[in-house]
Amino acid sequence: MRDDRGVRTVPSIIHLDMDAFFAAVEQAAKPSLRGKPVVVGGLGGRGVVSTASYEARRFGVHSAMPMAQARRLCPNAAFLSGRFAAYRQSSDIVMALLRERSPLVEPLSLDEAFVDLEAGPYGPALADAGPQTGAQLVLAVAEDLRADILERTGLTASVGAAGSKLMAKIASEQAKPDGLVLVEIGSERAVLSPMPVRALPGIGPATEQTLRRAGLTTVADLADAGEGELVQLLGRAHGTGIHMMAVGHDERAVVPDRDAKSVSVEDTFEVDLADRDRILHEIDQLTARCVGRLRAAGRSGRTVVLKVRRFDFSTLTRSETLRAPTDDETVIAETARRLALQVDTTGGVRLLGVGVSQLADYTQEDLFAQAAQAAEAQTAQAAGTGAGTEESAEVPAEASAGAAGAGGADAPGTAPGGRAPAEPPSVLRRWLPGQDVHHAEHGPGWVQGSGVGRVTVRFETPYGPPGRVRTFAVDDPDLEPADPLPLRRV
DNA sequence: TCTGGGGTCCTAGGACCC
DNA sequence: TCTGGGGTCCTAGGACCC
Repeated sequence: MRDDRGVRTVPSIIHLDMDAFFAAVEQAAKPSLRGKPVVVGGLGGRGVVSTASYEARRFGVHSAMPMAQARRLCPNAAFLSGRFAAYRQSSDIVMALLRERSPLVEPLSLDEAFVDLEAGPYGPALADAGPQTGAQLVLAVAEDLRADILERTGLTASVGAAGSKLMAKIASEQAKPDGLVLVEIGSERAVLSPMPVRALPGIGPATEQTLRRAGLTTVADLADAGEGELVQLLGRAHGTGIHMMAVGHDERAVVPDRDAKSVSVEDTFEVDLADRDRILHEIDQLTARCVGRLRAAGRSGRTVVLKVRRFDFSTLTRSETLRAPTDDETVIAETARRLALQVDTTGGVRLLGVGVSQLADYTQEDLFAQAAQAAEAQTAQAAGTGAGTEESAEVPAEASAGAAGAGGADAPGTAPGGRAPAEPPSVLRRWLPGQDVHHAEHGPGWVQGSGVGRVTVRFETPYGPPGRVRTFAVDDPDLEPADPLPLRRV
């Protein structure tokens, strides 16, 4: 199934993309929302739309739109905050179905993945097939896959099949929603040529503008322009990459199991932060969450990054690279705090973020690395390095970690993700629209809304008809948060 | 009621080293 | 004595993607 230049002769790469994924999961889980506009995203004053159902898109609502604007466009939609545990459940099922077709699955996000069918059970048959029958086989496999996904999750997926990642991705976009498109080997240029430059992944608003100023608006224009001009306009890497894509050349392999290269956590505040101490406190909180995820992944990091978005939306980062990787909350918090002192926060801070990069595989128990770090710190101290002295004081001070950050140093094994554990229940009772709940008498349901001491719950499950609404006091002891139900009975 | 959160990759300048 | 030149690391920012 490769020609003598190593190019595929069968469109055996598929790109799968779930349709309006988050919103579709909500509709599958909540029968009363099926066929209705649903908007998932941040519900606060500064939230944006994460996903809009196709019903909501008809009103002009789309991803990344400010939630306030979405409410104006489509006031009757259901506005829900996300339920990531539920999305992961469905995603896991979908990814498992993909892996039945080939071990070579490259997830791009919860709802998107490439699959190389050549490497799977259909590989031999595809290898024996000519271009025509090969394409037929790929279509059959893809339709079977979509049917399986629908049966097992109740969700629709769109699939593109082609001889390269680029064309498979473009094909799945054309297939949306709930469709399948195959780009025949050899027809790549014809498919690409009339498309606007924005159709190519990697061309966003800025690049589009640059190209437009040079008179380049279609992919055919890019191909005709030639590599030289594109490098001139866009720089070495981007220019050559875009040119390769424009002429339909893409031999990138499907690669599974990419290790994360950074871990970060950020928060936008409802009201800008002005107080120095408050800012430092938030940095401690963010650090605790970041470290929680770092440790959960069994990693440590060497570079600490602080991100600050100011009142005027100007965004800057400050980073510091340590002498050795760490997952020590105190060290990371101290570093982030030190970085915070370098930025002018007068006027207010809209967003803070704490991240770690230059990741290494090592865990808290890696005493050798800790010892090495401490020794190096001492050397630095002896050499009179300012930053070194500060850290060397922290590294061995394991016991101080618990005392350091408020909410920091969560007891291991409490809440996943390192959330603050021990708040009184009355304070934790913040009911979010969309959230799964269970009532002692009425059973499973979800929060439709809350306010003025009351919470409204709709009692329904993915398996039954639309349910009835009831209202309770927010601190009703019979009402509890619940885990998401599977979309299909198990 | 203007603009999330979690990532990836690239560029460019300065430090530092050989 | 007078601008070499390349490689690598660090830092900051920007574009892009989902």
